[in-house]
Amino acid sequence: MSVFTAVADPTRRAMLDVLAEHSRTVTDMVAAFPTISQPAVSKHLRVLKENGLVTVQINAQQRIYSLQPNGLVELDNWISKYKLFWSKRLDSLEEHLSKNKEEGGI
Amino acid sequence: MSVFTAVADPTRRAMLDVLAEHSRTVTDMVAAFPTISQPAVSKHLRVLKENGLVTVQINAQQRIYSLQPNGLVELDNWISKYKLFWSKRLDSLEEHLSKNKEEGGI
DNA sequence: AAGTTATATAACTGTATTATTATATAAATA
DNA sequence: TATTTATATAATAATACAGTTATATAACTT
Repeated sequence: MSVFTAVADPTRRAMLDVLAEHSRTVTDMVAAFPTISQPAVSKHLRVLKENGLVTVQINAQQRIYSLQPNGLVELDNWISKYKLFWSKRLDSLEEHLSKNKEEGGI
Repeated sequence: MSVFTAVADPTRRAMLDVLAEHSRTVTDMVAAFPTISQPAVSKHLRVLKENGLVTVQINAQQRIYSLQPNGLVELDNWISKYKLFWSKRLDSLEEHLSKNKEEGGI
């Protein structure tokens, strides 16, 4: 699975948001996501870890998950490729952005 | 489906790469992706369109697909949120980047 | 040592995604 | 007008994904 797939899941993106506040244990994360089970939380955290989006520190039985930039850097590098494209046609970018605002987006 | 899901598929990312060179018709795209069928190409293009990643121009029976920045801007905005986080800990970002290079990434 | 706490993994299920083949639609051409 | 060209959609099958419950593992506490 790629980092693209990792951030494609809305729950995982929400998890990154929570971890951006501060590092948390699995138990903390389970509390922060009451609609899903503990195993589901653990599996999401595993995916985030496998894609360089979080790191884990061990403290006794606890695992402390922290946001890690690696995976996000990979995503950013990918987008940067297209920013070059945008800069070539900045005028139409402006046009698209304002049009999108009117349409209400996604 | 979100723009995150749209770019999660490797074939669709490859399609964006091809369209970044220049706009193409569906037939062009089918030729560029010989391992998948025409309907598969059409469906991928539809997803890209629905998520603001491409636009279509009609020319007789042909549909000319072009790269559009909208969706990528949405992605970039999302990542920007985390860049703030990174800037708070730029030192560890540097460390992570060099470590990632050694590991060979994904 | 026995029980509790914290987390991960296994087995499984339902749903979503991606692909295929067949077919529909629409415009150009002979 | 009949045929060809270009593309989209429908029906369907295979695979991937996210969730569940049950259970294993490891460390702390009593």
